[in-house]
Amino acid sequence: MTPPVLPQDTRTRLLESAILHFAAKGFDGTGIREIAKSANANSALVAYHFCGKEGLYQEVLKAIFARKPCAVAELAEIPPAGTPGARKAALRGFQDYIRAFFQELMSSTGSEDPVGEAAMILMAREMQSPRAASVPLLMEQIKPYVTNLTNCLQVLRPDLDEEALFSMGVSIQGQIIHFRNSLGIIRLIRGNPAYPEDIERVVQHHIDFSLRGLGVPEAFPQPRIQPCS
Amino acid sequence: MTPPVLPQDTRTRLLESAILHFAAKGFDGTGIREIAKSANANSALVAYHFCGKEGLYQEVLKAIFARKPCAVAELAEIPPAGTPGARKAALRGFQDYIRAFFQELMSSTGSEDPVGEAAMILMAREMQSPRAASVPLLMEQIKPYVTNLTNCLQVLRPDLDEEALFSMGVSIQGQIIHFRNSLGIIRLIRGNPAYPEDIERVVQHHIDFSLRGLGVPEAFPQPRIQPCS
DNA sequence: TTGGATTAATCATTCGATTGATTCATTCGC
DNA sequence: GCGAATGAATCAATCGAATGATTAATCCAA
Repeated sequence: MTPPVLPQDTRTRLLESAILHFAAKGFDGTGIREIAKSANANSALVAYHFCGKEGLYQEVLKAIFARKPCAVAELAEIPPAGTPGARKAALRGFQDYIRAFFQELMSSTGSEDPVGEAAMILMAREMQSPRAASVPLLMEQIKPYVTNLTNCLQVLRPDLDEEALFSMGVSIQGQIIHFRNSLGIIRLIRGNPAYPEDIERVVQHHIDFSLRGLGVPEAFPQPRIQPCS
Repeated sequence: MTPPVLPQDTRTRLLESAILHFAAKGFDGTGIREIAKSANANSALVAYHFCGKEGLYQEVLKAIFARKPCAVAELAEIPPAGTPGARKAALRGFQDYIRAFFQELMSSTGSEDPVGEAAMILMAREMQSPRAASVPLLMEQIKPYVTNLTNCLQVLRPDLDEEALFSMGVSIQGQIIHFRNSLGIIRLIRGNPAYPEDIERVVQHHIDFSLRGLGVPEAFPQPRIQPCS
């Protein structure tokens, strides 16, 4: 709980300590004295630097977003539907998207970066039941993911209406997010605290599952095709 | 927050009030006075009936599980692989499973049963970051779902190894659970607080998406319309 | 009358916030 | 160039409110 927090200015130390504690015990379960102690700082500095506990929490969320500029937003643009080669580009873009999104969620898992790990836990909880003050921040952060994925889906399944496409997107994102959020219980079920040992295999599973689920014909050539007449 | 809690004995009133408050503000964010007040009871009765706040919380979890015996466990048995007709039965069982699981998660959404709705929220949070004392309880509850789904998957994809089947199961469950857990944010993104207006359509989407993602040949043709079933 | 159920009152802690004093580097007056 | 003044940063101490728990008295049906 109290890794040797050596460097940095007090404000940053408070922020990182807050990430760890908020992730471990939630907003209400964490006291500012607790946070300050781990940061080798005085609890009054929470009010001084962040205008109180709630302000600190909001700054924590902003810091988490700032720490890792979303990898997905930097993927190649998808040519608009109808453009020659658009479909092949979208197929490639879709695979890149899932891989990037998955690795972004899993990046700090099992690594030697406890703050990054805690940040992900904190984010997951905030998405599920957001503090009222942080809803706008969350929405703004989610947006690039939604639009990027939607762009791919529109090209890959131009026949679907808007609501069907939306459901596809939710399912695709959902399986990945759930995998990350429930990793704790999943490991208990598997009886293997180190699961997944082979991350690349899991990534490939999510890509395959999503492409097939989406109904992309290119992904169909599968073992034993037999029309059901 | 305080619907007219008229009937029942004090113990039950405390339990239901606790479900509402714990779901709304979490364990640490909720005070026993708050709970007792909504239940028209004295806060000291929490210690008397439940041996304190933590005891009340554990009883709340048990009460939630007891309230709704899992619908999925009561589905028809799947004949073992190899048995004639096993595949068709598994296909049907799989569809029934997803429908039952989805409706179980969504049963209290938008209904006039705020306690059931709160129970679902509370469960979701507990699954994601379980209180240490409740891990055994959760594992026991999850078990029938895992085994039931696994049985179907083994018959439908006998060519896959154990880890691949497990990934399939996690993805299938995950999309549904995520849909339920993130319904709040999903509605914000959609800009429609009443989403989904047509639940049956969403159920059908999850069935189709899962069958295709799983790679069941019967679900392949006509990715644009309904599965041939 | 007995015993479980319920009550108001109080317990010691802990909470987030605030205060006023102190430290220290920078800047300004001269 | 040097002492005084400035203002941000940090500190120990304390505030009132709220926490979970406990107690002793009271209520009431059996």
